[in-house]
Amino acid sequence: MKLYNTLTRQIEEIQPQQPPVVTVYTCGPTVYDYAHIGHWFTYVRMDTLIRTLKATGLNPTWVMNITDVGHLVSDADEGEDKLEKGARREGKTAWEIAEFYTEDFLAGMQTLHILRPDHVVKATDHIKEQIALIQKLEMKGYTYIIDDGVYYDTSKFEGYGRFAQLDLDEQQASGRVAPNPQKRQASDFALWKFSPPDKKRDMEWDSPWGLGFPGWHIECSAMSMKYLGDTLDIHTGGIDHVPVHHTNEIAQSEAATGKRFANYWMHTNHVMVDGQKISKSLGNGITLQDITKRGIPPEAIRLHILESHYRSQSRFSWESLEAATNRLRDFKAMAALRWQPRAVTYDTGTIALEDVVGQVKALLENDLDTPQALAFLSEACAQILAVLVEENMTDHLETMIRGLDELLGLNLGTVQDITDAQKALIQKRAEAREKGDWASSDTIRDELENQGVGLRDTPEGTIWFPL
RNA sequence: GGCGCGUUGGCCGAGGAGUUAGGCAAGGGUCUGCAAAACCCUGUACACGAGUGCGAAUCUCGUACGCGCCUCCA
Repeated sequence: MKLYNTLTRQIEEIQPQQPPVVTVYTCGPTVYDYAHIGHWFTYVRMDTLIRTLKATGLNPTWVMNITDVGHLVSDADEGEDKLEKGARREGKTAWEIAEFYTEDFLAGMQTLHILRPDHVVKATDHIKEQIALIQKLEMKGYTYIIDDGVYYDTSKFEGYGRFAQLDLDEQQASGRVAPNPQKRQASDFALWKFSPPDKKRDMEWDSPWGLGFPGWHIECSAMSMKYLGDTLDIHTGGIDHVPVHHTNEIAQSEAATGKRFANYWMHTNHVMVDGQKISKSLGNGITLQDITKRGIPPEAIRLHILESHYRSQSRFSWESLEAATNRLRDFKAMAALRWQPRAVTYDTGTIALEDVVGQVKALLENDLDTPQALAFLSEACAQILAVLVEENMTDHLETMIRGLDELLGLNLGTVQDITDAQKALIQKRAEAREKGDWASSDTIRDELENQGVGLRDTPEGTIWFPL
């Protein structure tokens, strides 16, 4: 498959180091608050990558981290740890905060049918590995110690910032944040932070440098290399991570191993709400629960996310979400046809059922072109709904639905057959119609509608579909 | 202030020099007991100005507006 690689700024064919295995590391969330719609855009898109890799015959080993310590409020390596701050806000310990929001996040992944990564790894479970990595960097002379911690000297790393096309001199000249005067360069970052002498932290550990906690960036280097080796195939994350987090991951990891850290970098763009990025202060951080409590199915959220390309800055709106909900209904109507084949031969149009999954897959393999894949699927869906399904085609339809679910995660396969009682009602209505008893016929139709079953009368009899 | 990206029809959203993207919504028609669905048709989409082309929404330059990064961020 082809994917845009941030490292080379080009679309490239993915060539794993040891096919069919392909190693993928995803920067997960910092668990100090509820995930918002922007997070879900990101992780649904990562999920689409994994699903597509699988469909191409590769065997992804997927690692996602949970940042449950060390992510400071400011990247100048000052200010509070987000977890500790969240703990104070809610009157809990940092450990409780981490636990609660981690569980909430994992539950949200399930709700959206995001595949479970092979390893979901927490920073707090890998303090040893992080310390070992810092020691390695220390031995190689990449670190220095100042009052508040152990820092990475970015001037020692050849080509620091090249990944993000950063012009460090320009940035320093115009930086708005006064850097810690003890830091040698503004771009230097903390590997290990010392606990404040006057305050007891919820989360702190002993280290060769004293009591403290790891810096934010080191966790991803330590954990990805532990589970996937020195060189990853694909590293993914939000676009915001390019200039700082991923730039620093590369500096740390490559300094430690002398090898390239990741061969392909995939970054997802942000979603805007009301024309602006999502931020705490604007209060536009819509959560999964905000959406589902309006009765919108999770699959519609997924569909809405897939309607835009992962590299473009997309927009979220309730109106678009409603459009996606309606579109999903058509897909479900198509899935329902496998329970009600017609013994008739129709002109089956230009799209063959057997080819649909292959076409969708081909579009996804082209840099995850989900908008085009859905455009194609909608066309196929319209044709199938128009011609109905012949008796000997149900197997093909079943196979197609299963294939689509594997690729898109819309769970069309969960559309079940209606009950015998409902079938009897449809039969009863047919009899009423035969007699011209329109009142009874319409009463039955309303009753079924209340049960979530819609009807359409075709020349070949009545067809039902889920509402 | 520096750097980068974008501006597509009522809304969302692909594409990217000559060919209907698609979805949602809207109007008209065929069909129908009614409805739904399906089918057919409709709205003169590419921010603005200039340039280069036989030809520009698509390339170039400029203008306006919006967004992002340089602070934390998915």
